[in-house]
Amino acid sequence: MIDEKYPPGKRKIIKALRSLLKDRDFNSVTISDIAKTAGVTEGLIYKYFTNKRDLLYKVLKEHINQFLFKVEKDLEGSLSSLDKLKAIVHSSVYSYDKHRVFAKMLMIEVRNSPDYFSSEACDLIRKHVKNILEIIKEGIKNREIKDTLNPIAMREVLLGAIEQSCVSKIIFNRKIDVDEITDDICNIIFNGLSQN
Amino acid sequence: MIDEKYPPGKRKIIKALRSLLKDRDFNSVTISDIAKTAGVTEGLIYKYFTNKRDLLYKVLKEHINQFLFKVEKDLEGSLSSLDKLKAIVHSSVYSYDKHRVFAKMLMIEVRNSPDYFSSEACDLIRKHVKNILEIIKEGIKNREIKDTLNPIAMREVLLGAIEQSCVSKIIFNRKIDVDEITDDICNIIFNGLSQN
DNA sequence: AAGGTGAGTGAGTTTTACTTACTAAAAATG
DNA sequence: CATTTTTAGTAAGTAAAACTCACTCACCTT
Repeated sequence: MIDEKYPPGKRKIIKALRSLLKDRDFNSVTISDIAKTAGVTEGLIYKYFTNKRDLLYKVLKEHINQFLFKVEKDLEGSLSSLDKLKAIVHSSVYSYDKHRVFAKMLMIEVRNSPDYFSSEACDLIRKHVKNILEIIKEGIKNREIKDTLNPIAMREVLLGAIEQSCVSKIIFNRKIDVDEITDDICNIIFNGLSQN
Repeated sequence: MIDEKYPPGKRKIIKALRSLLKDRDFNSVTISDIAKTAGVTEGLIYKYFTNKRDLLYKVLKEHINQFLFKVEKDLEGSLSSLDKLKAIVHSSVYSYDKHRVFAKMLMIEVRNSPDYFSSEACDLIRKHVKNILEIIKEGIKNREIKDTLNPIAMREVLLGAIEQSCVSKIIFNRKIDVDEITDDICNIIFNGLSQN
């Protein structure tokens, strides 16, 4: 989870932010809150993190690492490309449901600051997203997926569908039926909604 | 555009924020920046808007109003439900491309504050989103759209696809090919990406 | 034992969102 | 036409938040 080699203060800070984000949004959580919750001084936070957002991205990175590890494992059993895509949808929705703080960070806190896109957290996400594109291209090669469609567009539709299907449930703390959402998304995107 | 009955100070404030958001994110724009750009004092901003985010939502509301008006117009010609959905996709992508500040606000600035969801801007969006669901249900009734799929899930996939297809282009100021993106999204979602 | 290093402190400073008490002009009222 | 009220706007301030910096203390290393 949190790298063991971190000094106790750093660990406490990361843990504190994660816990505070459970019920509150990032902007409303103050450095002073984090320091108090962690039982350290504000100054120490700036020893380990260059600023408040940097702290957020470091915490996020921990989660993404775990997430990508799980996705990798979930993909092992799948043979067909469509099955692999479905496994990714399932892993993503499952992960958003299980780790709602992580979901909130990724879906609502992170985008609105340009420096996210040069963070390590973002690099990890880029790797993941690149991987999805590879699976789609592989599916086109082995004739599971139509070669008349733009692979990047397919990926965007898939990723957008996952996010949109979860975001309101995350924001309003509603239940997520992982299997149902996964089936819905995949049925729609794999087979289309047109009757004929 | 901006309601003519507004006093000049208010108009200048709204215009100032809109102009500042062209190159910067909302959090990095300060009240002082807005006041300076508008040529008014900070105090005046708080005469017309209860707080910084309220100002954002009011500016956003102006745009959404125009957007919904355009969507309504674009829907007039369409007969089939799928054509209507395609018209909505086109309108949305066109609007994001044409009004990038509006797109930024909707896609990246707005979500991360709980009070957005009780704003008038959000009410308008809800109306729009409800309307999309009605079109889908109508399509199911007239047998254009499969009745085996969850209508709400279809809507989420559609909305997610639109957003995801545009968001990176908005953030990184890249070109958007409205027709191409519209065709890609509709081809994928209407017909599915599975070969068989 | 001396010196260096990493963990942590606490008292600042600066910035920023927001408040409040005020003015001057225009509009409504009698 | 005089007076009250409303509207548009200002200027100076406050409180809280993010961030800085000079410092201490404990523990290695040689």
